[in-house]
Amino acid sequence: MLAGVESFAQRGYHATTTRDIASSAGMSPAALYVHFPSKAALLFAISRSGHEQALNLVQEAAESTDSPVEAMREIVERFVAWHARRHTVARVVQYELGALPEREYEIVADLRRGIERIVRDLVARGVEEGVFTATDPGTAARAVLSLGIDVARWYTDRSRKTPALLGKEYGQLALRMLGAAQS
Amino acid sequence: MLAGVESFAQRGYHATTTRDIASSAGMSPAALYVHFPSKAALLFAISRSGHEQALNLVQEAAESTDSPVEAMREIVERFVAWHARRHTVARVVQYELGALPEREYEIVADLRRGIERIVRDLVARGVEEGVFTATDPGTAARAVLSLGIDVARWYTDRSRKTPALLGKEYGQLALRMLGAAQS
DNA sequence: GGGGATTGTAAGCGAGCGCTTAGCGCGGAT
DNA sequence: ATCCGCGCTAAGCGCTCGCTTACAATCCCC
Repeated sequence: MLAGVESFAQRGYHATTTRDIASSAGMSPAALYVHFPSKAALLFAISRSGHEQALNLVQEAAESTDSPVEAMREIVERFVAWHARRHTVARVVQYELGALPEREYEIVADLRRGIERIVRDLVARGVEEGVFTATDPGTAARAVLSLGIDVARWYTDRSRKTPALLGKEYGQLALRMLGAAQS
Repeated sequence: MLAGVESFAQRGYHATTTRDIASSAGMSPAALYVHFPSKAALLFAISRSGHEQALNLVQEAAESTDSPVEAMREIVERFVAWHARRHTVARVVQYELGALPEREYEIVADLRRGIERIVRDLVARGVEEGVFTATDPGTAARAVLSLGIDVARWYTDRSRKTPALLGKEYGQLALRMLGAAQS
């Protein structure tokens, strides 16, 4: 699976051959098929596990406090830091969705909807309580998530900022974007 | 080229065959090679043209006014609206970069750096003039661009908001993110 | 210490890939 | 009236792809 993550992240799913993955894992191509029935099944295993990590991350952050402002800060900090620290997995998670077979796609799409729902509901609650300003919670939630998702595209191990620091900065930016009272 | 855009956007470059493109264009596969020397050359033509459009867009918006706040609003509005309205081209532009041969990649990477530079310089100028609040212009600029780029990932023709309306909303969000005085 | 499961290998099959070749019809310059 | 060259097609080449088959080594339980 690690060899798959590395290969898919670097070249993309369709440009990666089973021979690439095998040699990166120090095995013969046939050995892959002992562990996964197909190349697509390997992608699904990686994508599902990554999405579950991301969902758990967001869920735990959301439940860590009752204050919408602090909950949102936690979500963005952890979500952004995860996309930076684990940017290889994150790239597969975010950019190889379209390569999943339909049934498998629906399963990870459910996980994605779960993430979006948590953030959207939190924005809505913040607006109700008067601590956020947002004309449309759906759009605002998507904008917040976009900030994190896009980190996977450009972050590299040579980036100057640590994942934790980047998370802090993006947390600030997101709260200001939501018109959080103080920040 | 239109058939190429459609195919690359839908399936991704590597999953698209020359036969896909040809049949989408109503031609035989060999006919492609009258117009482009290779599949990669077609991708490059699409990617370059798309990047030039985006750069021009941002350049014109930046020069449309002397006020950093208004210039930034124009940039985000137009950049976001473009990624929504032209989301098929935008997807190829944003997600198929890695499929370009090295020399061709460098050419579009230059265009990308041009876009980033305009936004970064504008943020820096706004901070100097005291109308923006940003600890790091580079990070803030990337965050602003992320908002626009990620629109290409999720926007579809069935989305409820028009590109223009989405641009307006994102313009507001971006200005608040940058701590613009009024908004 | 015998035997089934587990984890691997070498070799290669059938399919589909990017691209080439040989040649054809037709519009426009001479 | 002729002929050139542009835009195209039918056919197919050579190669690499995902995956399968037949078989070997090792582990672990009794």
